[in-house]
Amino acid sequence: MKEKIREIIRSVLEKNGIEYKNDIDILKPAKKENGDYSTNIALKLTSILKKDPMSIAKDIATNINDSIFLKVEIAKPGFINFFVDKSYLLENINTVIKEDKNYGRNNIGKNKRYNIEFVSANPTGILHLGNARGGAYGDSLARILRFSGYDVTEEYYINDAGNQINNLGLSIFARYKTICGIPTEIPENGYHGNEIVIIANDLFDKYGDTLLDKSLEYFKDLGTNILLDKIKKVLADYRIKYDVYTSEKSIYIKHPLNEVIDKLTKSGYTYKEDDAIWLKSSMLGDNKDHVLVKNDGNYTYLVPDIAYHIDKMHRGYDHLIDVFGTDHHGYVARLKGALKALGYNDNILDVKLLQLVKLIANGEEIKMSKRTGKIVSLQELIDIVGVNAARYFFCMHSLDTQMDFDLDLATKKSNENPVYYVSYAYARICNVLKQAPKINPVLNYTTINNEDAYNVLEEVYKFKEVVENAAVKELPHLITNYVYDLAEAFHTYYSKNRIITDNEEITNENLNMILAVKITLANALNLIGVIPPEKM
RNA sequence: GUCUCCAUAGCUCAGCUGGAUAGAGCAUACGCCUUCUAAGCGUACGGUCGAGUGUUCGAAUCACUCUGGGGACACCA
Repeated sequence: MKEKIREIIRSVLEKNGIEYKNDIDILKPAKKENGDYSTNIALKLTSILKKDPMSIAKDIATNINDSIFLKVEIAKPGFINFFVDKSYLLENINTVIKEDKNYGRNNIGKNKRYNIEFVSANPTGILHLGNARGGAYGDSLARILRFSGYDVTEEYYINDAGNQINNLGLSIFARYKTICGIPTEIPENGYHGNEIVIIANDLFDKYGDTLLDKSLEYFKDLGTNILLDKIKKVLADYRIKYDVYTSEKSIYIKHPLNEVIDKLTKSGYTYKEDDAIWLKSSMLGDNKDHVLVKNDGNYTYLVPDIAYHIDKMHRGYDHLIDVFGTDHHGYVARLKGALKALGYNDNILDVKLLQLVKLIANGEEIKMSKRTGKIVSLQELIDIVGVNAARYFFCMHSLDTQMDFDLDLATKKSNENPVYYVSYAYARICNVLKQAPKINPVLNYTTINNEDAYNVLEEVYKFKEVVENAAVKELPHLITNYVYDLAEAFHTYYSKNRIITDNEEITNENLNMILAVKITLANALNLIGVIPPEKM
């Protein structure tokens, strides 16, 4: 509809010899009395035409003559307001029903290849609320982009090499020894989580103390595998299904780190100092230089990450998205700088930084620490509030808000949690449809004519535009906002109107309408990984 | 000190191509179930959009400065 109005205005402008190169804004007025749609084109043209906006608006408005408009008005300071024939909203009901699960699908992505890497937590513990937020964002974004015609790969990067895995192995070994009767301290930078204790206990139950002579490698591999499996299982419960798991070890084979260093050196962006090799990242957009190879000959974490991103670059994506915690923000300039130095287009890489989640219980902040094992896990969250509430809650907020997660509120399962509000709309529809007679197709809607119904249908109609917007801006929370608006419009309609009446024709049209709402709700919720209940 | 995110109702937050009288939930006070689910609907209360300057016909939105808060600034990952 917006596009149609835009076209009409453009042709009026052309006819009158007015040149306007920018896009014509078609707005949705907040107030009903200002029409269904409006445009500020007259205001925009004041500086070009050197006339007052009201008279420009009048000139344009009088030249508009199209049957879709019931009325065209001008309003100060220079808006042109359109009142449109609502029949397109009614026709849309049939479109929704026909397209069903595909209603809202679009193709603005044109099959462009996107890679979204998210969560990628080290397999040294369990997933925490920060991962939960990143997971909800990454997976929802992937769903939205797929629905918009992008070719999306969801990827998890497994840091299964390096120091942290060493510490994991040592931590498990220490726990195991202690259980075997040899009290052993957890090493510095070791892991204290309960899951480590469980692993050690299981080992003792199965093998007694026969593993005491096993190598550190054994405990490293064992721990990594067990924890990674746990992580995968929780993520599956969280309705996240990855297309690709890439292990850091496999990257070493494909892109030997010494070759990465060689290439960087050849590009002229490294130097030696104090027996270490440095990256001249300060010349590549970062504020200081960083060490690549330590004076003991080991690589810093940056090097495998560069290798990993080289690998993704070589896989031919049009766009790479990394979802990181905001605590890694300093790292972005370094990584991009290194890629630039190696001749890659670093603009392909877009790093989304999510603000950390602050956990509140009993009105106080709980400090979380993975190292000391004091964290609230994604698994616990799911156990307490369920996947729907968890995903909905995280998808409500944009990534840049420093979100508070109030555990008491989440455990209440009350209507303070908006997911219930939306679910309830869906359950109400299912309930009515269940009691309804057969739904017959309607060729021409004639009985739906009240304001509440049109408000609902406006929201249903808006869905496609919302999806496109969320995809282009890469903002899943736009879907969450939308789905709430749709539910709200439906609840208002429902409370004031009867759907099943003693008039067969009216009932049938109403049923078609709420079926369209049901489909739209389900499709929208699916984009953020929420499965609405048929019954509440 | 440098980088970065944030500041909107008592609380949690929307408001993202700059538009008309800034929105929602919770909280508070009322009203609505003999009719398809009251986990709902409606009314009221609640705001110098952190402060200032600028750009504009028009700024919560854009730019700059300041104030306050979170986070990051390792030869850890």
